[in-house]
Amino acid sequence: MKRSKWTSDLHWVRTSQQTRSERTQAKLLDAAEELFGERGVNDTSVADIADHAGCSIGAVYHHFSDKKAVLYALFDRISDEYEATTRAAVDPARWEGATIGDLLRGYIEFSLGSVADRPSGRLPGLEIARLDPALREQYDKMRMVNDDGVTALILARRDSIGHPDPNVAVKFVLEQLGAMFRVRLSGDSLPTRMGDQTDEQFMNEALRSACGYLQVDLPADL
Amino acid sequence: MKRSKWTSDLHWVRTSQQTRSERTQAKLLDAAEELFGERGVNDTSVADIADHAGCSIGAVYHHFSDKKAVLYALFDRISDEYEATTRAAVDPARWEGATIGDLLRGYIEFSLGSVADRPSGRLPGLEIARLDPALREQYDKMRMVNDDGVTALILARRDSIGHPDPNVAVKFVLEQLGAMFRVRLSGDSLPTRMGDQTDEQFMNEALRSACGYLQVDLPADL
DNA sequence: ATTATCTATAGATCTATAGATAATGC
DNA sequence: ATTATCTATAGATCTATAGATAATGC
Repeated sequence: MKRSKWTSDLHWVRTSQQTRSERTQAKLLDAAEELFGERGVNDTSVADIADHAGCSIGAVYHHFSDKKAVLYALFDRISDEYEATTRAAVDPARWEGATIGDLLRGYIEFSLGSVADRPSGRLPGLEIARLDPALREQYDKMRMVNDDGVTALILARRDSIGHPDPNVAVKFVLEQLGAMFRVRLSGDSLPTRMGDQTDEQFMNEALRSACGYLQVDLPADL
Repeated sequence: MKRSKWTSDLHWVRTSQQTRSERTQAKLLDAAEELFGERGVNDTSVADIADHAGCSIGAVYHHFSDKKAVLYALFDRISDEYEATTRAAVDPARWEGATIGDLLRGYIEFSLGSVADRPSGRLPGLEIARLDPALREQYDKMRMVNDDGVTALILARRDSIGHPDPNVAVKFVLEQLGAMFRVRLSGDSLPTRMGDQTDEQFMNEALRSACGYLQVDLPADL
């Protein structure tokens, strides 16, 4: 900055180096997340990230050893946020008295909602995970914390399942829902199909499908 | 070639320029398809394609105006092959006397089979389609030829559907199956989940799921 | 005489570094 | 005195072209 902020801005307050540094780092990760989501990792240059975050290329390399380190840091941030929301959601105490239909509805709403807040069309977390086996493993583990939790909750109510093999069925239905969410959220769904359904219609049909397959009762209001 | 083939290979026969040219072009598209499938479009250089096809960079630019033209040509080739198999599969005459369960099984087997022959893990067709709105539209139209055909076949048997809204249900179930195929075939399915199922188990559960949702009878042998 | 191919390279990007400048820390 | 940031640029890739060479066509 050529001109001191004292003369140009009466509201100026001193910010500690630590704060300044953290803010820049966060802005860089925000920029990376948005751009990776829009164009993908490979079509986003370090210069793009710096521009979008409002700082220089040099700043990027002050905070991160190289481009890959940006990916890793972003991945960790996404993972942490995801894990925090997830752990709360699969707490058995929350779901006392719930039917399998209730559980599935909760799972569907949670899955669609948690990613819908994110700014990015494509899912940077998954794309980054693809680049490195170690990240891939971490990503899978993270997803399993959630899915194992839901699986346990559902299987605790296995008596109400009509499908001949509840273990296989629960695994399959979660994978099926996961596939649909990914397609729906990643924005490469097709125009004349799922795309013209509202989220509510989509959730209802997904729920109907899951209940029909497991052969359990639909929640009362459907 | 420095040394004439006449001295080195007794089996040599003259190949016309046209044949030679077509072969090189085909080899280039083969190489592109394989590499795009493995590493994605952006991580494949023109030099990679040339190497993998066993010719030079110059040859690539003799056949194609630029890298994008390679993508377009490959996309057209994939489209043509796909359309040819598809049209035959949805001919109503083939399916006389079939139940909805039979139709769904046929659809599932066809979808998994037709892509399984392809050399590529990820699906180059979809990836290329993403890069250009015009291709995107063509891709969607192509998929619709198939899905509209199956939809018509199923709706002709709508009386046996238990789901309250057959139109919505058929659309949804095809989209659902499509999402699962994509995830399963694209190789980013998760290790401990769908990945450990055989194709046969997967097809059975997919069929069960689709029939359960539509509320139609399962095929007799399931 | 035309077409297919190759070799070599110019020009455009993109990553990452070196060295200068401006802020905070004590 | 240390940390955060910026500017400028070296070095690596990658796309695409120009010009030479080796086949086929007639």
